[in-house]
Amino acid sequence: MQTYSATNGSRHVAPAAVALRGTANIPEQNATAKQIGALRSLVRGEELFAEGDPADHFYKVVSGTIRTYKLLNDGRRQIDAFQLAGDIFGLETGAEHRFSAEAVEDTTVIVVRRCPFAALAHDNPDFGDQLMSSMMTNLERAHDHMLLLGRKTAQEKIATFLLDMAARIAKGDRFELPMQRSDIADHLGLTIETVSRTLTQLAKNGLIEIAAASRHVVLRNKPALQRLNA
Amino acid sequence: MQTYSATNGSRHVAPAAVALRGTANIPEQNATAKQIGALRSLVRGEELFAEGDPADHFYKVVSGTIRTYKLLNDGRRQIDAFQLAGDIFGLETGAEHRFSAEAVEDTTVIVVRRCPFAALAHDNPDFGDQLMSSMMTNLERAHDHMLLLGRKTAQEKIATFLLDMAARIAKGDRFELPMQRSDIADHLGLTIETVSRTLTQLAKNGLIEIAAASRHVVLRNKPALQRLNA
DNA sequence: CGTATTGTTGATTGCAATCAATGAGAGTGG
DNA sequence: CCACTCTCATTGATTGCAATCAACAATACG
Repeated sequence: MQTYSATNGSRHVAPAAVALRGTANIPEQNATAKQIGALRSLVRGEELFAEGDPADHFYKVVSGTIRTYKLLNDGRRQIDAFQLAGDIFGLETGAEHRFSAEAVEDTTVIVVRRCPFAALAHDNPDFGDQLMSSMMTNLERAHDHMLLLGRKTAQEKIATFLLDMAARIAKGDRFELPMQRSDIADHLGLTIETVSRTLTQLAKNGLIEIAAASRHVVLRNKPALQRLNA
Repeated sequence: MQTYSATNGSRHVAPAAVALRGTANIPEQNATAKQIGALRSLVRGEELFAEGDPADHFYKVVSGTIRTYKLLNDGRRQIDAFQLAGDIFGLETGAEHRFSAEAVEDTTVIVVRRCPFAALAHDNPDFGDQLMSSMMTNLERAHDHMLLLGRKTAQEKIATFLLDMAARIAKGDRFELPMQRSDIADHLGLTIETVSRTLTQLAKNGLIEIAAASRHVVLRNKPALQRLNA
């Protein structure tokens, strides 16, 4: 997860070979280091690709956070996922990306050139498994998230979101939210006002604690949150 | 797409070898007939599998319609997709199904035994491609649907749904909805009353026509619907 | 033909959105 | 260093869309 040679073309893609190991969420992964990607670093807010861009590459997060989202023509935004370290995303059936991707905070990703899947799976079956697994994980997350968007109340949405983030990044019951309120709102199908109010409410009820910086979260009553979750 | 030997075990799974060709939505598919599945027929309302069942098989719809859905503990339901002829679903990373599947109408599916993906891709690269493609298509649909659930109004949801169904099953601008209002509602994150009212409204405005049987739809003003769509 | 299921329509409510103002930090330049 | 600005977050007042509650109509089914 190193060897980043900077100043390397307009898109900051270094040709250096990079290992694609260390994947979270993929138990089957036993791949030896494979030379299939280059590193790219993004600063907070930087765009990785936009809807409609040629989908010649896909990506794996090394560190940081990427938001993937779609827009309606009037600007309404739906963030379908926050991609954290280990997550793979950006693989498409068609020639173009069907969603956009931006760095939520300073982030490093591995850039992988797209190639026929059969060929890849043949040359490198472990990586094939990893990819398939990653697609399925993304799909399972999407299913869970559709349930949230379609059928949960604001309070339930926030509770689910906090538990999910905690499961992915918390040390103990504490973690730092990498994204701002507008990102959370556009992920959960709410407004920033409702996100803020609901967090305040959960804090008042003693389920969570929000530090002054308002990004640091402590889960104070996980069972109560889980009751809101399901 | 025949050779269904009935009365064949508790789950109605016939051991007959069956071709998995004829896939909609999968342009790359050039597979010769492969013997990798058995047929199973379901009557309207019959369960294919439930959340928590062992995920030993996955499925491809031959004819009819399957709803895949998740439930909250109080019974709220989110139908994440209607699986129509050609669609592949039910493939999971874990040992158990994370959602349920039922027949919306009388339906026939191909049942495929799950096996390590690398092995499958090696023995049968075309089918590997097809599977990967299908996962990605499902994921793309899920992304579109999250945008709908999180950010669209009731009218926009219905317009999008009708255009989507039309693209998948319409002859000309006419088609028969295979599912009832409660299915549509639970797919779009609405109530049946809102679905009914919105359809009536669209009909009053001349965008669609709903026959007496209330399942037959005619799109009367596709451009207007498309304006509501995006 | 009677009963159950599914769909429509109307009245009212309520949750979250919208509109609006203020507060709290972070970064900048005088 | 401090005032200024900009962005992000919180809180309050009000509105509005879709949910809920309720009754009835239409269709399918045994």
